[in-house]
Amino acid sequence: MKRRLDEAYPDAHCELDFRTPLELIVAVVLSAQCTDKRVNEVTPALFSRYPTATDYAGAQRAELEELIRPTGFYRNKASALMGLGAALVERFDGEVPAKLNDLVTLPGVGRKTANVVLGNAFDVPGITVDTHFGRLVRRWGWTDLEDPVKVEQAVGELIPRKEWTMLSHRVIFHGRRVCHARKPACGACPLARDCPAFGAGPTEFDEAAKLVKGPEREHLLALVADA
DNA sequence: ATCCCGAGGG
DNA sequence: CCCTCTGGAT
Repeated sequence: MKRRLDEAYPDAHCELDFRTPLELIVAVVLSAQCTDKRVNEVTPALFSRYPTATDYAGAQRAELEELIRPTGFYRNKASALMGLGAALVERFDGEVPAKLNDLVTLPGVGRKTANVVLGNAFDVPGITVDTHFGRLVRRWGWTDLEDPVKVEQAVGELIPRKEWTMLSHRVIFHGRRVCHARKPACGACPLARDCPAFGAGPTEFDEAAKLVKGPEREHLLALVADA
């Protein structure tokens, strides 16, 4: 049985369709509470209609909302995209900045979105701690790492910088396909042998994870690295 | 009926 | 800190 995520998911990658940093940041904003598949269905028309930051800044709200409606939260997302376009035009010459500290100042862009953009549009290694990553960490008993920033720091110390982006994809992919929030598919889990909560039923899974002392953090290496 | 790859606002 | 925002999948 596969035990490491790099063996289990050798081809993990960003599943959003994009060609430029602007397209990616827009796609990531739309991906909140929505499947990548759905996002990829609306983005072709969206990108065609709004090719530049200026286009988002000057968008007709109703039209923009209509284009992104299937992704949910469409009013919030439309506001975010319009504000995003305006901020890019005003402060970054209409270009998406390639620095974390700049990205997080943009409307609709938080830590998660910023890291996805850095890692996938700019090849800047980034650890993307989303709810999946956080959940996995919790289930593995690293209760001292509840804060996403702490996770990023701890993982950053253990994993070579070069692998941060791929690590994020693998963990996120694993969280989506196997280690779900609700009914984890432990039977299909490549990490089951090392999992503190393995053996508990779906209902008690998270309770079991709380009670068991987690493995050493170095086991994180078993989750990912080719290193 | 309930949950989900987030971020902003009160 | 808790609340809200939405459609779609299950």
